[in-house]
Amino acid sequence: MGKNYWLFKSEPDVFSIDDLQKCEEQITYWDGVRNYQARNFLRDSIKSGDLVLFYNSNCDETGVVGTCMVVRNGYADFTQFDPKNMHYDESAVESNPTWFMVDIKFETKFTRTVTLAEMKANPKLENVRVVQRGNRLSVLPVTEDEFYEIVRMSRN
DNA sequence: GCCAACGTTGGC
DNA sequence: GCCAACGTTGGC
Repeated sequence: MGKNYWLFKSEPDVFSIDDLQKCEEQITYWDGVRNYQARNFLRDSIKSGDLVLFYNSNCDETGVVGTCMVVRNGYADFTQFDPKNMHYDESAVESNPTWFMVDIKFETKFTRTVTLAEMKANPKLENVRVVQRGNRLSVLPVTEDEFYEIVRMSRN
């Protein structure tokens, strides 16, 4: 099966692409996703080798700031079992986890942000869910063409 | 800070 | 199974 392409949202005040770059081996786990549709992507579809656009939400300049690579397939998000964690889920069962995560590795940081406004203005990106009104999914698929269109925009 | 849009919960 | 109420997301 071929490589797939994704967009992950993060609030840069919480976790930024610079934070990822500073991680040991530039790898981290993508924890805290508590949405079933996103969970299904993390559990079933996102595979090691897939490429990810790193998107900044809820900040001054929303948009894609770089890329990373999935380096571990979906596995149980351990924060669901930790009562001290803000993402704790008291209904989660260890033998049958509700929530999943993958590991990602830093690849590139764009020299500039490809802003949401630019993406909305580009007809080639009209089907990307992040540009669509009211979209709240934090892990979402993009096509190979959409992925490379955004990378290309970052170089202009 | 505002508020529209969304997903989830829970009463019925 | 419906749907109103609620809490959260996230652009602006």
